[in-house]
Amino acid sequence: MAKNVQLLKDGLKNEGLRYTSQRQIVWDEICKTDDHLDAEDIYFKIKTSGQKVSRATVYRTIDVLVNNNLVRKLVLGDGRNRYENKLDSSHHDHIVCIQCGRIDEFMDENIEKLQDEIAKKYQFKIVRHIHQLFGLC
Amino acid sequence: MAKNVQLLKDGLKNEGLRYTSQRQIVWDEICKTDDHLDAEDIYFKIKTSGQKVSRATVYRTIDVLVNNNLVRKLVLGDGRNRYENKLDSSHHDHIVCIQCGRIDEFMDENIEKLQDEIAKKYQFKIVRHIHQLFGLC
DNA sequence: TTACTTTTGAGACTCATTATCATTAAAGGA
DNA sequence: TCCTTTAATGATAATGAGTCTCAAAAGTAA
Repeated sequence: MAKNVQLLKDGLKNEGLRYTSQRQIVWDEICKTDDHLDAEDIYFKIKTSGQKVSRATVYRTIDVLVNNNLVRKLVLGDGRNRYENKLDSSHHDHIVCIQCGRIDEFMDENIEKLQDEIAKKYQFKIVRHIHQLFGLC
Repeated sequence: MAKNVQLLKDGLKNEGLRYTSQRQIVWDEICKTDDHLDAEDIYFKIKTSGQKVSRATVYRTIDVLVNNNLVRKLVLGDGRNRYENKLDSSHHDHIVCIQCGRIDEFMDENIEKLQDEIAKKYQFKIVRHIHQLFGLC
């Protein structure tokens, strides 16, 4: 995954941050899956694999990755934030089953357009948005 | 606001819960404004007004009100949930200014329809949804 | 009024996340 | 390569929103 190494290095350089093995380990772990992991998941996966990154560094690195647009943060409202890599995924929103916890992704060009129209009407510049459908699958 | 008293009494009766002065005080406080208050706001407004309801009861009552569809819970992702009364407000979503914290409301019939179509496509029954636009006003 | 059940208040507790601070390790020169 | 500077890390304490506990208080039905 030389590509992921370079992505991280570039991202860090842009922000004037240092490239460290811990940051690479956390980023690698997030790239390994398209699931929506929380910070504890990531910490334990790393720990279980025999590598050592402290919990504090996991949290700090996730922050760095989110700020560098390498990782997307999902707030579902249950007190635990989830994270997904933005490797080759285009923009999408989420459908969450409140029974089994399954998270699907959706994307609708028309909704995106309508959003922009609403923003225009309110003279508002959209920076990001959250659109989540909760229900039963 | 005899109407609000009745609304609360009916809601509680439906759930087999008792009508108490504390529950009325919390509900009154949430009805007083169309702002989006967090639990601590509500607790302090009550305290400042000279009435006494414990923090635990404020949280518990908010839960009851949300479950009875009298109050709507907003998850903005900053760790503090906000609440708004559903007195005479129809369904709407939110536009949040990340600079000044101002929260506006919007509603788009077309987006609602598109959501339903998406749910159908995914064979999913929507129970509730979150749609928030974050940006600059 | 009695007997029973729910609600309340105060404070302990939980749990995700953040802060602190001494130690370690990048990065850019000499 | 070795220094020097400065940022990053690890261990753990602290924070803060929200929940739980349990004895005391207050509804409710008979």
